[in-house]
Amino acid sequence: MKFEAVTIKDIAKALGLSTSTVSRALRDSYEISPETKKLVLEYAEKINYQPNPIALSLKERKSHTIGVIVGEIANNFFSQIINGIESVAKEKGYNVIISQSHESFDKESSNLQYLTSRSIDGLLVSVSAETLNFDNLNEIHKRGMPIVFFDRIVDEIKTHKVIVDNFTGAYNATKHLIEMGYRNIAHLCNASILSIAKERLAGYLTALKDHGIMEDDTMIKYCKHGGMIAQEIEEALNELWKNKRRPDAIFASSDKLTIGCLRILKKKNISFPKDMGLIGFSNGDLTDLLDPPLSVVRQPAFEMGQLATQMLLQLIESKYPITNHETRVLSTELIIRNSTTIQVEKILK
Amino acid sequence: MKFEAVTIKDIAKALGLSTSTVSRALRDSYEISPETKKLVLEYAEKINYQPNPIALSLKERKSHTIGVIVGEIANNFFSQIINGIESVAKEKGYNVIISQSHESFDKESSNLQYLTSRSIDGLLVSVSAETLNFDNLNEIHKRGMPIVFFDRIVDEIKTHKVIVDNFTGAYNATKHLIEMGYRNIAHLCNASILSIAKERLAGYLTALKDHGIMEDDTMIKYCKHGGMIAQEIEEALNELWKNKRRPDAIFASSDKLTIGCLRILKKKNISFPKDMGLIGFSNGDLTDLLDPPLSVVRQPAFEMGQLATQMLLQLIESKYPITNHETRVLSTELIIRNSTTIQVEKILK
DNA sequence: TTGTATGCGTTATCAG
DNA sequence: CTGATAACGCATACAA
Repeated sequence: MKFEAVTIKDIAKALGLSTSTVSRALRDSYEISPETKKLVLEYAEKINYQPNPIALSLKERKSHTIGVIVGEIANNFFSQIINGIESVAKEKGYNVIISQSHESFDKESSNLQYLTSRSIDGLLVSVSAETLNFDNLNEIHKRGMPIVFFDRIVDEIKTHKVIVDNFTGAYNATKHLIEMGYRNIAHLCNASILSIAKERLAGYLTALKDHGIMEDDTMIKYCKHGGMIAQEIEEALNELWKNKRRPDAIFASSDKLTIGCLRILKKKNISFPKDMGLIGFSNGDLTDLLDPPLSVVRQPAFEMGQLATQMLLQLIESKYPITNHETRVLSTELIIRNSTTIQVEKILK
Repeated sequence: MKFEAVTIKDIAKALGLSTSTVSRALRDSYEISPETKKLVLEYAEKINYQPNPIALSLKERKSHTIGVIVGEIANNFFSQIINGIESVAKEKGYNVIISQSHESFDKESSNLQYLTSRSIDGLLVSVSAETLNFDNLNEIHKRGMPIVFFDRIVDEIKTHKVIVDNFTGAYNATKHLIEMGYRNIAHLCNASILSIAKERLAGYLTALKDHGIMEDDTMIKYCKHGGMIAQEIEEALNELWKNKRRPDAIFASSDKLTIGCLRILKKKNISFPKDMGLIGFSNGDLTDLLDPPLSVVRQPAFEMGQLATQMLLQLIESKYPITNHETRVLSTELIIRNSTTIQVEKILK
């Protein structure tokens, strides 16, 4: 026995009407007699009729489904974003298909292929750290697929985008370290091709400059896998330790990198903020319980997911092409957790 | 310009064939001449033909979509499960629609309603902490919808289930606390109606009994919202503090409850394990970095998602009704994190 | 081996 | 106001 749904046909047969009449009763308000309409609606209600969305999709050539490409579901930042995406999508009657790039360009490409083959109505994309080539994305965009980029955007493709104010977030994080007395602040960041990496780097550099601290390339380490491979963070830090100018603080510019840093510091028995200052972008939920608690830059992930989805649905549902492609910028939040001031002042000269 | 896909018709027209011939070339190997087949396949490849999954769904009366009901996406335990679900589903060509109950029975019911109306082929369910009434679930199960329960199962409904060995996990966690010297071990658990809560409670009680410690109802506190509402944990702990028999340790039986406990202890300035022993079920990723690190019971969430999905697809794809409804039990992992032994020995009499 | 016709569930169009 | 018919894209029973 298969799960069988009630169809319009069943109603028509039961009521001795034609399918078109039933359909009209269920949709229209005019062009149908009140009695018939009432009859149909009551019966439909009674047997719990649900229109078959697949048949509707075929007819309307709309799947009411949007595709999402993220790095990893099991990552606080992304799962919060997905939460936001789902909340808006569901409210508007859309389904969401999620796929993960795991920061690999190949996986991202095959996901793209998979999603477009599933006849989705639109696409939410945060590109992988490996993605240098945007031909695939560009092609499906040119073929008319609505796309909204979030977080890791692609400048070359003209469409709506949602990002956080990475520059200011990084600026304030760095500024905070400086105000705490650190002067040799290293920066651990994602693959330099990523938009977020560039913007955060710029914020970091500007903060240094504004406080009269010399920029120093040896203090900047790129993790091209975004910290997916734990080892790369350790190698980056090892290189930093070996610098002539040894860092006294680290600004880590993603969740994975921040947690990775914490792990390595622990492993090497380096305590922050006494031996080493630390601040990072993080949306995880235990940073405040560390001892000492870690100050972080928190991103409005849920809101980003919501906003990106709203923009995508606008693209999907608008009858006319949208010309003014907005880039919406959300504020980050610098969460300063103290109990550390005393130790830090020792470091101050 | 809308995103238009190539159809079998386009190929037929371009090649001067009928749609059925093209369809056969794309599916069958027999009943078609090798030349025609080659011609069609090459052309299809060239113009990047992708069969329309919606049309297929309508024809086969199969959506190739499974529904999932979890508590919250943005929860490490569930996001890891979803990761496992997605990995298997995608490999087998299925989509996944996720919906969240937020531990509310009403939301769960409306999600159930929504999912079944989306013509899904099967359902993966972890019931909410509020779900006392299984009529809805039972009804759609009886109507032939394949269902697999995971984690929070429903005994009354006969179908495949995947759980972890909650009893042993709780037993070992409690035993560990006992071995550390604690004798007044409180238990913070989910709504008592949940299968996982019952099993974990049983493990806890048996461990106490096996070590000659008297069972004591005042040491057991239920959080009926599963810790979704931070306040309920605080209230539970406050009641515990007021006990005549004051607890010297807590066994928290979920991720949320464990983290909630950590927060309250911190807030009250009670340090573990010196002032209060603590162990909990947790799949979060910073518990090892706390100072001191927290020992936890870790659940194989990813594997649970994979296994549940495999079982569901088996139900969906089997032609004959499956009679032996398995309940697969996965092992939990007790992760003991030391650096705490010294302090604890002080507590030992 | 290939083409024609039909149906999956629904709605839009046309005829009555 | 209502009923018959075609169409969305595909696969298949049947006819050729």
